[in-house]
Amino acid sequence: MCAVQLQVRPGTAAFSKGQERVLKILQSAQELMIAGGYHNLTLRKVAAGAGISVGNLNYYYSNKQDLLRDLLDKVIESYVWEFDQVLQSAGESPEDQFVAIVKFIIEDIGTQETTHFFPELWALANHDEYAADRMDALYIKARAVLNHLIAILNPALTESSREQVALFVSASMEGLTPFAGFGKPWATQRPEITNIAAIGFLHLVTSITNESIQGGLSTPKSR
Amino acid sequence: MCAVQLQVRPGTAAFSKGQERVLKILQSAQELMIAGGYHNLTLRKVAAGAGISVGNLNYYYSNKQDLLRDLLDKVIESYVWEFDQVLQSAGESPEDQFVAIVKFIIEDIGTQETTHFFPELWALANHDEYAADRMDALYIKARAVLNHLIAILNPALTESSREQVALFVSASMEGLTPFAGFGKPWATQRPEITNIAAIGFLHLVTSITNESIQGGLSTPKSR
DNA sequence: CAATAAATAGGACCAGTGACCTATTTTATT
DNA sequence: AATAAAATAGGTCACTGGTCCTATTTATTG
Repeated sequence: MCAVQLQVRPGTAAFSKGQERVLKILQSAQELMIAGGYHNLTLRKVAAGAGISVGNLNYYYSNKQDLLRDLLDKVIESYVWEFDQVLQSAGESPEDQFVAIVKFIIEDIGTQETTHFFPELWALANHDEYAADRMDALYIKARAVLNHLIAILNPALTESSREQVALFVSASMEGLTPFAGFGKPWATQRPEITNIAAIGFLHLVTSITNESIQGGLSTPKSR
Repeated sequence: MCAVQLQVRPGTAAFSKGQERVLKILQSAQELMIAGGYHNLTLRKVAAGAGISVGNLNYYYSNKQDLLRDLLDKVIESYVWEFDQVLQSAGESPEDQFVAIVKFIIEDIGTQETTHFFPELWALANHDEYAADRMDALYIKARAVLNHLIAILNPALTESSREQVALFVSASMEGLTPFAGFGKPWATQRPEITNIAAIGFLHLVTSITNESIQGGLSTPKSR
């Protein structure tokens, strides 16, 4: 659905049969990306995976860059959608909601899709402006949930400090991907690592002050 | 030095002029990787960057995989070397040493070399066994420093818990790379983020218990 | 049903790319 | 100086990849 909406470039179609095709194409591309990285993403393989010819693929995506961008859009949208879901559910206390989100994200890191796709995204973002933009948009959404809860858990924080804390929490969890993600050396200890993260983040979020964030780097106890 | 030592495959040389050449080749490869990712790393560009012909490059590296592996070895060795330096310096209290290391690592994340190279490494490690092995070896070294200090700061932790905490701390800092690294949206706020990390990690490391890591995920205060 | 648009396949083209080979020059060794 | 080894350039080759073109088939619509 979203993919077809995004496909509004001239010369491309977005109708009946085309909708399924675009979906199949993007799914094929995503599978290739997960299986072998962007390095492994060729139009011929994408076409083969989608069960169509290269010529036909070219009918939907006149160049590789367009396909890549639509792929990024599609995958990122799916994660944004997940975050929106998390934002609604919850229910309990802010603390419990916060911990629930931490657990949700670290659990998601354990899937092959996330473990393999995101490092590709981070690498792409270093050299592709569009990838960088989409990635930024995704994580802004991801941090929105955290920001909301941190504001409740620690009302004294300025907006700037709060966003810095949210960034730290979010980035920290993302950082677990190459270490405790799918098939990684620490994958089996993800439950314990999740506990460490939940405990650490919760204390940090509730106890940190604007002064210590700005301040001259002295430890909390020393001032 | 290290690069030439590693270059012991049959058919290749490691002598007088060859030493400089290998260095130049690897530097050229590293620059290309940083500038455009693995995607941008071609033998012709490497040769051009090193100021030699493709045929000559082939004399030193009979195939691209060997070159990539030597490149990974070289870069990773340089980081290992840095960690060893950090391990020696220090001097102050364990708390100060710990904070110093956190600052050192997050500062390093701000360099273009680190910001661009590591996401490539993480992506490569998803599909290349050798890259995964070398990456693992690197981070074991990086965590060794943290492990050592955590053992002092929190002697009650079991070895397993301590290593999990060290992994969390290390991975968290790495996770900042795509967000607060060189040229990234939060790069300007790296000092504040560093403070947040230092404060959060130090409290976590000194106060966490084996039970809360293993335990049923209850927050510290509730037990 | 005719006509128009959408969808598809097949292939051609051309710019790389990695790998390889050979001849030549430079450097080291005796 | 003579010889062997190392270092280097240049070219070739098979192949892959992105892009483009054309003809054909399949829907859609008036």
